[in-house]
Amino acid sequence: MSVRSSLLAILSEGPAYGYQLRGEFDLRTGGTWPLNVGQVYSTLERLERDGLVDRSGSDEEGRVRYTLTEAGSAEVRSWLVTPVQRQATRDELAMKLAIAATLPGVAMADIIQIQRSSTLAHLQALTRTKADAAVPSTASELAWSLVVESMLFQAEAEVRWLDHSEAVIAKAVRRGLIGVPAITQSSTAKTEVPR
Amino acid sequence: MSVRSSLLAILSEGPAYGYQLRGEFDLRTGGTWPLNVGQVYSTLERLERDGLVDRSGSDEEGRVRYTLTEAGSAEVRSWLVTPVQRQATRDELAMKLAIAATLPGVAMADIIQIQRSSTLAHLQALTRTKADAAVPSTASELAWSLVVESMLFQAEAEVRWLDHSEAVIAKAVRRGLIGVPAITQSSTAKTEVPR
DNA sequence: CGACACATGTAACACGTTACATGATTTG
DNA sequence: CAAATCATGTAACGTGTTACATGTGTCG
Repeated sequence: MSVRSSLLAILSEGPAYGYQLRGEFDLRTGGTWPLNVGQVYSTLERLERDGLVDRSGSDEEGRVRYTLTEAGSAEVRSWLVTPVQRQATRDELAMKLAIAATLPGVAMADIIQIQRSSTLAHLQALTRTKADAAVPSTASELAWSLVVESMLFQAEAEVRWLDHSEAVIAKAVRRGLIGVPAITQSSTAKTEVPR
Repeated sequence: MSVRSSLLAILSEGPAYGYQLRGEFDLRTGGTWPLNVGQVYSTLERLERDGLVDRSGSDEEGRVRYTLTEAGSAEVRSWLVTPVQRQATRDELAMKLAIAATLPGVAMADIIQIQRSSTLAHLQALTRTKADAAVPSTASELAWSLVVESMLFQAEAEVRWLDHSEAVIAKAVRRGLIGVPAITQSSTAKTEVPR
């Protein structure tokens, strides 16, 4: 519900039209997660259905103006003071590694290596991006820098976790908890893994 | 697509029936993200629709048995060697803070404080959980410990980022980039923020 | 017997996301 | 004029998720 909530929050600054909301969203998040215009309109439709926004006619230029309702204002206030519960959200990477670790014939070291390369590349790109950025002089630039730094912190933690997992798994392999696939000519071809 | 991929991956160990898949999933992820049984069946339906699994009759006890197809096997192999692209995924918390930072009349310090309390509580719970856990003696227990540690690393990074953001924002406030809401009797009541 | 776990399934809905259609306006 | 941008919308689909119905077997 993050797009939905964000659009609602932007509307709390005052009425706006659909296309404008896309621009505001992209501006405030620095284009990190580009938003398809179509999504803005479908989201606005759902927000209207739920009584959180109203179509308050048109502005001077004939564009459809959306305004927060009282319920919408309340929702924004509630959103702002309610912490994001990350523990409830499924973590795609953690899930993948956990499942993979329980599968026989999976080269965990390789999987971790691949993921780390990808994450490190991302990390480098982020570092470059941050270095190129000037000191924020507007609220939007500040917001964008928060986003970039969030990704940096997260990517760093991810690499550390991968390193840690690699060691833990290596130890488990030594203790015979999980196996490593044999490296043979045929191991690159389709291999059936009977239970 | 993480549930879908995980179920598919579990099936790569051999045929299984719906209810069993739920159990396997919960076991391997340590019940961290409990899976509604209904979701297993709807996911299996979609996997069958996409030609990744087949209903291979019933097992000895009359339970519906699902088997991976060749395409399904290929999909699993592909999933395992493809890194998770986190940069493309929207980060709910980063988005929220970024949007909030651009809104006038928002007490960023309070929002960050609330989030940090929540994350720290989560962190404590995780630390306790980990301390209570024995050294993993099966692949499933190992997988679960990876999940817990992933959440630990992530929560720690989150707290560090929140601390960092707090400082950055405080500086921005001092530089007049963003404002702080006045603390008045009426500021708890509905306040209109004209643009 | 009644409660509970096992087992399968379906209907409905949520949000996110894309592709496409349509027209007005601006700009090289 | 042609292309691009602005602006609104819709139809369709994807996964995730829940609530519910239904039946079997088991155990106290």
